[in-house]
Amino acid sequence: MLDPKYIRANADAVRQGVKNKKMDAAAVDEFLEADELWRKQTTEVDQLKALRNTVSEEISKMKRAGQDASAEITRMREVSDRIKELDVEVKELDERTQRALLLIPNLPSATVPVGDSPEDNPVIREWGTQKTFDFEPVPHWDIATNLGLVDFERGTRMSGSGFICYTGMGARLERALYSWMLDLHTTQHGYKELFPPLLVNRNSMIGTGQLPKFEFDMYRLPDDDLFLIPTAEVPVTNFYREDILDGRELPIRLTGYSSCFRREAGAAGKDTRGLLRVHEFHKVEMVKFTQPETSYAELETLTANAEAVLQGLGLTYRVVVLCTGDMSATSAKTYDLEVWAPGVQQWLEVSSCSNFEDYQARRANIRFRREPGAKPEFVHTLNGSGVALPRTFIAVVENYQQADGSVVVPEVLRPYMGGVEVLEPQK
RNA sequence: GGAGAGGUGGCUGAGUGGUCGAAAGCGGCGGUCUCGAAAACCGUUAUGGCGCAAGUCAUCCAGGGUUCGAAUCCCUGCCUCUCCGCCA
Repeated sequence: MLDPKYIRANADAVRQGVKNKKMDAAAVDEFLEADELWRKQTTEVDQLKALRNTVSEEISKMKRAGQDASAEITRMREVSDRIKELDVEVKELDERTQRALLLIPNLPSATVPVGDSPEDNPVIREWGTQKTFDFEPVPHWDIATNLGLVDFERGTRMSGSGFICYTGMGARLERALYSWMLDLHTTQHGYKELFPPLLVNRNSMIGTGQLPKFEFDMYRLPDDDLFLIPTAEVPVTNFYREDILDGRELPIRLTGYSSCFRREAGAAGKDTRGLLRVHEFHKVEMVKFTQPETSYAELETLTANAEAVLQGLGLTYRVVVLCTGDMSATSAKTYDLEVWAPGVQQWLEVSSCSNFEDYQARRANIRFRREPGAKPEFVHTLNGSGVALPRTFIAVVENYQQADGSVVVPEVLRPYMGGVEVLEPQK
């Protein structure tokens, strides 16, 4: 969430930022209205409580001195009744402001280009060249089926459309990809590995910003009020929820592999064929907790860490910066990594690297002290995919396909594939 | 799932319904001493809200209740631990 003091003092700037994100600014006005009432009522009830505290102390003294305090007690009974009434109003107003506060999105960083849609996202760099073939490259669904890497029909039979069953060397390739990625981040990029729960509670979802707005985008278990995580960002960021970190230990870098669950309601149809968009997929995620001054520098290295995955696999990709209209509610600045897939002839998003500044830290109450004994301040949180698997799987098989239908295994993965160098068609 | 115990500040751990925002110890910070350090000694050390400020309010897991007054009493929930059962 945003700093309430900042919203009070900069209402117009906040409204403009929300509008630039193509989101509804109604919550800003709702907050301002409820907040003003809340402050008024709070002041009144605080004064009554101060009176009650001093008189209660007097009553205590009188009783110990053996004096009659019944007049004061009668008087305080009325005061307490009034406090009770006001407390109810104050609590309702407090809930109103909190609800509104949770619905106000993060503001875009000043360096983010204003725009309406993905077409307005500037490409800021490209790595590698789009591979040329002396045959017609085929899409991954044909390759995967021909090589026995994925059984699309049986995945659907088990769970429905959008659920994937990897088979044989396909399953092994999937495992090789995330194992290699985790090893890269932990041994080369300084991340500590976490293997988090895939089910999280409501407070975790509020902490990273999926709730309260996006409850129905997620798979949930209402009997237990638990949610299947849409990304490891949720549990890994919430690792430090309610904590006060030692500023001398920042930045903290965590990485984790997890399954990710997304309902993608209404997305069926185009762009969902094969592995392009699925309900359950695997992803390696990177999360950073930093001091405010360094978060944008850390965003650059985070993005570079994600790029290192694609470079290691020899995949052509480009980096775009999301314009204001294409950003998530929680992010202040986001880079997307898009990998080239020659079979489907598309740039596929495989990573989103974001700086949330203190927006998530306020929600999740993650703070740090610069020095021992110093006042706690909010950290900045960042995260990025490093990277998402299904589309990376697509890019690998489509880029490394050969005329005979086989697929060359990228060198870095071979140690994880039992030394296999080429995936051959099944007999 | 059954039975029991318990949730207090960075940690450990006291706390008769009324100077308790909370003893004590550890840890941290500052100082004395020392060439320096250790030890010892002295001091200091929760978080948040409102307010220009003085100040004031809230917080002893969470939410209700009793009371003039709740860390303390009652109810509910959550969590942790021990034992039993079940189980990958």
